[in-house]
Amino acid sequence: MRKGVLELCILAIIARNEEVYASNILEQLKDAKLIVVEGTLYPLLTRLKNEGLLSYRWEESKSGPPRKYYKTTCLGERLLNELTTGWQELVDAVDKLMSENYNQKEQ
Amino acid sequence: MRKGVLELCILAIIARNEEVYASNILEQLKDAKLIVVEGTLYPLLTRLKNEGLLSYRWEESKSGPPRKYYKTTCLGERLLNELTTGWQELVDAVDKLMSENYNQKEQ
DNA sequence: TTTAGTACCTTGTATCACATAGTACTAAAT
DNA sequence: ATTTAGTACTATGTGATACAAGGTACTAAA
Repeated sequence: MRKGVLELCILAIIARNEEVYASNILEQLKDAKLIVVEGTLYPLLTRLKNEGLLSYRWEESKSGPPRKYYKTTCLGERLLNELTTGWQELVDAVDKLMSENYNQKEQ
Repeated sequence: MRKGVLELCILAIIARNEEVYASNILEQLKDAKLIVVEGTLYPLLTRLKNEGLLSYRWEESKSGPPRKYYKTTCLGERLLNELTTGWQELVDAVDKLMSENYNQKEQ
């Protein structure tokens, strides 16, 4: 049932950009009305990196501390595809359930 | 982010039937390709009942132990509406994120 | 040298959903 | 008559998810 929606969103955001850093991802999530807090995102990024789904490089910034620029690995792309399919299936299933107006009584 | 999808599905199933009991709900979830196990459903039903979202009555069965027939309360209907809206918003947000092909670099 | 802004990290906690095991009732099989 | 199978509900323990809250560290402006 649990489908890792947030994981999907984050992989999608990273995949569609050349490279992004965490605060950047937070902004893009916010733009899409998906509110996520730092305490959720950072551990998740670390997990995805440890699982080989993401890679990153450090880059100095002129306006603050250095940033970790993430991009998806080959494995990450593959998971993104799988999660996308799973998400679509969930949406279809719930939509089906919600649209049916069946009135089953005793069988 | 957390949207209680399963809660939504179960409320929807109970609302669209006159009355249903747990095993019945499991079947309908299965029909919709939403696989859920007993150990997930029963505690959730109890929680929803304790929160005043569901009510039930016992009914004897000729083919086994007695059944708890659930139906939604007024409060349950209201939550169903809210969860439905929330779900639709989540689907829209994710779809938007997935369909956009924007390629933002350094800003 | 303090304050504000940006960026990353950690710890603790609540909730969700599963796995597993158990109780209790009826009906059919031995 | 007692065991076995099927149905239905319940309880306990566990892992994963996401949040709250607080902390570190860098730069630039007041």
